[in-house]
Amino acid sequence: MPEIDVYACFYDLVRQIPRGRVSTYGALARALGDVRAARAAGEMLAENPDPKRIPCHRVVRSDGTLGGFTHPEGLKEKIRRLREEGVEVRNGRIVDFESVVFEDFRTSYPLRALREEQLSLRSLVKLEDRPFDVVVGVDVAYAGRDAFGVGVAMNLRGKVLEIHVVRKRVSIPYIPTYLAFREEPVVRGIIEHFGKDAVYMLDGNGVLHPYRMGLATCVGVKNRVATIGVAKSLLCGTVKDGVVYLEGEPVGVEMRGRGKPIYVSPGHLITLKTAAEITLKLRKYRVPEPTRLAHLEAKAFRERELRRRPQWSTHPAF
DNA sequence: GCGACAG
DNA sequence: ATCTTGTCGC
Repeated sequence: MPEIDVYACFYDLVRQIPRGRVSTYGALARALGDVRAARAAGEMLAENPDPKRIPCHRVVRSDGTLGGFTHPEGLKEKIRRLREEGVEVRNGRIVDFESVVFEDFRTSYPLRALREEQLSLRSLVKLEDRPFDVVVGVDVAYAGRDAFGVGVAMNLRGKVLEIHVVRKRVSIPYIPTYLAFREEPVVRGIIEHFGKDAVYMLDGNGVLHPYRMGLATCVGVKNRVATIGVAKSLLCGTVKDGVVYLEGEPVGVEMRGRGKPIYVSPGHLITLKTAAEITLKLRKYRVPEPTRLAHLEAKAFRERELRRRPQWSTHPAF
């Protein structure tokens, strides 16, 4: 299945906003297929790769106030461009907002297709143990759309066996509940190196997800590997006696230590019990060692690469 | 000001 | 997640 390029879809939507009109972060998100993408809309506008053809100055907040503008001149330039097109701005608000707002997008709602994919993958999830003796912790650092993924292979006694790094350009921004579509292609590169016999420990959730298809589960099902999800905050569900429940079913455990808890859930080809045991066994600090080390390595990898090719860093679009 | 949704 | 100086607390 080809990866949907949500960035490209989004910029196509922005280009549909006519001169002299404005639209909103939320309206663009709904045109993508889910209002949860409203913040991601703002991020994608801030990274506008082609301001000449993509009129990001025509996107404002749903209450008619201006929102932000990534430009050396700041908001002043957004106002200047809007006025130049005949859009009146007074006291930081669009005048007669209701009559200039544009929402009539031509769209195929790409996020709906992704949601459907989550629902269809759900029937393939298997939460049964398989034997293993290596755990690969995975984490990803970003510089704009460039992802730097790291896998740290470890035996069950916590000894580091090998570290592998991959680099990839992502095709979707971070949108809550769609994280897997952003990161799974990066993780796939790490699985291609370490193979399918290890258990992969990922930074995010497994079945602890509104559609039971968090990053770890998605990675597991698509690549036929065992996975564990370790999240640093609760995405959904209710905690009772250290167990996270979703629709009455146990989907994860809350692990408390010194500070904020972490949330462990099985991804694929593992039970909740084993996922929790492995995590506990490899935990020295708050985040278990495989993931913690992968996080450190990913950040270091990104810094090395940005030093070598500084133009990769996210620059103002103008 | 409140609510807030992994990374 | 990233942007980022000094500051607060265990």
